[in-house]
Amino acid sequence: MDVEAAPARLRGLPSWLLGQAALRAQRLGSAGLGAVGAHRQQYALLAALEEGGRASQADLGRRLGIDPGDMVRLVRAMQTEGWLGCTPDPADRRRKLVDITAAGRRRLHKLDAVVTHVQDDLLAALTPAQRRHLVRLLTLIVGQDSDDQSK
Amino acid sequence: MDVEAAPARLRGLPSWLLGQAALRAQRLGSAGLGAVGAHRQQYALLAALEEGGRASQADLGRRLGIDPGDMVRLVRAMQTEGWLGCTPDPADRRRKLVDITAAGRRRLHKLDAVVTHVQDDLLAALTPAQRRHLVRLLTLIVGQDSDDQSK
DNA sequence: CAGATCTCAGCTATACTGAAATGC
DNA sequence: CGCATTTCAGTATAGCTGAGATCT
Repeated sequence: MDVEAAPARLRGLPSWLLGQAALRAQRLGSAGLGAVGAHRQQYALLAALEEGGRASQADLGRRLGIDPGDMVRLVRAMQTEGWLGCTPDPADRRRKLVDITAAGRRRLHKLDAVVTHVQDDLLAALTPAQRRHLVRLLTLIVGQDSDDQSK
Repeated sequence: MDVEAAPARLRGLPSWLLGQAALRAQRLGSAGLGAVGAHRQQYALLAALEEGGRASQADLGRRLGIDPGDMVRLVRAMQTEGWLGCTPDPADRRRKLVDITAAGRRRLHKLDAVVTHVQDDLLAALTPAQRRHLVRLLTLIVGQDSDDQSK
């Protein structure tokens, strides 16, 4: 692509720039994680489980922005890989409690290294201060979904 | 979604935040443009043509980050809507020169209004200075694709 | 001949929709 | 009953791959 040659309307358009930047992030992330046979959602799920402990699929889906239907497939795939366990909740028999395994923890730590490296590639043109600022601004945008009861 | 409940690893991760913010932008953009029967790529193509004038499909694709194969379908669809014309280039008979029509120009101006409104929704939590800063930071990230011959 | 352009067919990932079964 | 959870089936979009035909 040739960003300089893009029309001015798009070069200054936040929604377009976000899409292009996210596409770059996605390409780098998928390439890095794909090299070790992982996907972005797998990393997210392992991270949520290690930090927050056992939780139901619906709960995890809400925290990670993953659709319930997609969560079913994700959990099943990762369970067969041995990275997480999945048992019915005795307190509420609708729910299935998902839990990270020891192998899942090891997997997560390996992926952590990959993901960290991806950030450095992605943000190579930004100073540390700019990176922090970017995180702050993006957090404001993403945070609106939770606040926003007007939707 | 519940961003506050997301794991710290993700809440501070630029690539994840970019994905979530871009998803929000995409949802708002698709909703706004979809309400008048348009798509994001159509807006991009009309903008490129009005600002840069007649150009070949491959050229437009490079400027907008649209795949040549997708460009074929996009041009064909928009041509049947009457928003652009497409004629062979006499100077290079491999090429087809795409051009915006008067109807396309009117269409673009209508979409401009929609897109501007979408930005306001998307960036409601940001001050004007923060919005400018965001554009600057994202431009640095996206601009690497052009610089970067190391890929 | 190498390389660019357009075109087509099909694949993948991701997000999403609708509905059913079960249980609170 | 309304509502939440899990599950399944299927759709839509976007990006991408590979190949062929045509032309420079």
